[in-house]
Amino acid sequence: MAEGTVLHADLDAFFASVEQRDDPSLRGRPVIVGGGVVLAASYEAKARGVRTAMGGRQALRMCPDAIVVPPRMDAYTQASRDVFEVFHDTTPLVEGLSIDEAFLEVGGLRLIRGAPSSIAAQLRVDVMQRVGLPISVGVARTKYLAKVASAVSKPEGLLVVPVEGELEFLHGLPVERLWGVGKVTSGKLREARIVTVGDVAAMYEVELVQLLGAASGHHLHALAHNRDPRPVQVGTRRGSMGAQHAIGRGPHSPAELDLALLTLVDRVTRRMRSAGRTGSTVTISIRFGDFTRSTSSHTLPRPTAHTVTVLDVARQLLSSRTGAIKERGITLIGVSIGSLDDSPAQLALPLDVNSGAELDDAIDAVRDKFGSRALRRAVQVGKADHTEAPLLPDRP
DNA sequence: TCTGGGGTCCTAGGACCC
DNA sequence: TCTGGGGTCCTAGGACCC
Repeated sequence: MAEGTVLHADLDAFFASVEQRDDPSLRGRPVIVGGGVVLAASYEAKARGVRTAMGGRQALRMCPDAIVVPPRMDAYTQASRDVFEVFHDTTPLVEGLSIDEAFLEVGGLRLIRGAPSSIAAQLRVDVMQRVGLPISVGVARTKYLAKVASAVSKPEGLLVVPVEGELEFLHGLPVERLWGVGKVTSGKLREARIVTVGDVAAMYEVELVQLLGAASGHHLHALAHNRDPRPVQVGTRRGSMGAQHAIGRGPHSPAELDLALLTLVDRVTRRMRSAGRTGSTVTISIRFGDFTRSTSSHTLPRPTAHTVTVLDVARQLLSSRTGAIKERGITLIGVSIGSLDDSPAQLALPLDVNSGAELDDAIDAVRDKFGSRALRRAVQVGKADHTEAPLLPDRP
């Protein structure tokens, strides 16, 4: 039986599993991570109907004996790093998809590590032994199919789709399994009596395009026929960074909103600087009292990671919405920065230095991290920026 | 019924340039 | 005075994913 060479590895109930790993008293019991909303549910809780993104009260009605724990993002970030280390020890070709899943290309490893299915089995053992977390792995010829396979494999945790059996496996699945079919698209498809992936495959591409638009139509047609030529890619970088915060229905004073905005901008720009990124499009996102959302954005002439520069823009964007906020209420505020650029230079400096000694430390840090060429560039950019908003203070 | 906090990609109109 | 077609960027909104 021929095997594909793409692995999709997906941690099981990730946040909840980390909690059960770290607190033995939670093992074997229904665990909900989150508060107002379920961020993750252990298998014991899922068995009772609790789902991710469900409201907290509804979840507790379904599963009154659930143990609710607050999220510990730092612990999950560290666990994710540990798991990705195991991935990288398995193969250099790792493409991370999110905090808890990745594609691994293992096609070149047959001679040293064996067949993809045995690499997959070993990976599950390694992750459990080294990090203490359960993980599911799908093996197939394409990324998409591997992802479907890992999802279908749960809870056993390993599923190999043989090359000869691809379409048979795929066509029996419900359309909701297709990557990119959510609530809205699934509604449209079901209205047209398209229920399985096989039904999609039986359609003409033009019909799908007519029903769903160009991009979705082409995309779903390709997936339904298992055409997915994308290789596993290493080193793709994020295109935007953001932070958001849900707030109660209010009322909220302007000062309160401004403080929230400032906190978010500070968080995002700090993360950008420590990641060595700058960006030029500032977007603020608002969720009104009725939970509808709206965004507004502004693009700067130059990319930046400077707190005050971003804050100024964010404040202007927010103030252009004060009328609507007064009328409709506000339940969430978010800031994100897009069009991220790659140059590492301007970035690494902690741009809120206050003294010459702090600046010297900052400059040393940049030189150590990125070299002296990057340092010169950082200073240049800092000077250029100084005309509008100080990116770098002058040397005393 | 109630509602985190990250992200990606697509569409569509208007401005602007050649 | 009247007039093409194409390309890129910006902005707003929406669907989807984990």
